[in-house]
Amino acid sequence: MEWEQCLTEAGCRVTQARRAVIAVLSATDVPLSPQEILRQGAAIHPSLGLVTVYRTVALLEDLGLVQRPHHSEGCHGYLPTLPGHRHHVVCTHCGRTAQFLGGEGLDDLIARVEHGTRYRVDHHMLQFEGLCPTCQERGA
Amino acid sequence: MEWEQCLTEAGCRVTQARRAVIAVLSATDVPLSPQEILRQGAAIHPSLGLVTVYRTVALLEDLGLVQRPHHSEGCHGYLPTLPGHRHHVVCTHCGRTAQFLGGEGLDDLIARVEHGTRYRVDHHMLQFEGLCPTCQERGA
DNA sequence: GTTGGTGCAAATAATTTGCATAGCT
DNA sequence: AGCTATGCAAATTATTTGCACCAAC
Repeated sequence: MEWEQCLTEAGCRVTQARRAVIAVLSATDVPLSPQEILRQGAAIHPSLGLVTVYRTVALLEDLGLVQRPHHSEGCHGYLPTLPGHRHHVVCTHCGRTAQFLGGEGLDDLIARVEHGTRYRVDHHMLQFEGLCPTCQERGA
Repeated sequence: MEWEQCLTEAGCRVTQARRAVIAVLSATDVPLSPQEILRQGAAIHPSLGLVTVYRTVALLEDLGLVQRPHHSEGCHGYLPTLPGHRHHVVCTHCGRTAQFLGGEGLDDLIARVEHGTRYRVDHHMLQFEGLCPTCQERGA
């Protein structure tokens, strides 16, 4: 698992607790809350505690391995970062997500905004909400 | 003040407490937390309580008069919605924000994402972070 | 005069910290 | 062995709810 390698390279230990959190997060396409990570992680490593989940998730976020999508309703939970892909579409019905690349349409827009507002744009956050294919079929 | 008119039209009363919250929020270009709104609002209406701030802010959000920008660090606070403008650039240094329109670059991107992921995109959230003109000058 | 809104206190939920112990390397 | 990470309990912070009183319409 390359996530464990990231930990090692960062000088962090690979513990059972971290393995459990990683197993849960690396496999999800629905953003998970700390509580939910605990619930699923405890199945793998029963003594896992909520505090450790918070700490591990913060660590993984620092390492860029997970990120927190947001949307109109607030902050959603934690989701693995796919290489090169940076943005999310969140299903408003089931919470499932997909990721996609920004592309040059976004670069044009950034240039326009920099010009219009005189801000220097360093970062962007783009996220879509809608219905995933499954929920569309179910007529949600 | 047209915000008060919105309240009336929605069948809500225009109270001193709401007037105070409106006065604070309609004048800011920095996203404000409930605590901060209370602090500033209490200068106008001393008996203002935090609970009322929470309730008023939720009401204003329902009416579309304020919104909550998010960014990598989490949820930021409440900010007035400017007519027709929908997105924010948040200064990473001082928190000041500007707003801008999405434009057709975004529509193209949405069409591409809908095609690529098979999601039906209903909503989008786009936000930039960077340095505002003032903080750039100060060499932050 | 009604009814919706307020503000207090208290309940609940979310997150962080202190510390003794367990477990990587 | 040495030192990091863990997990508990408790502290802190953020948010919501119940209720008696007040004020806008």
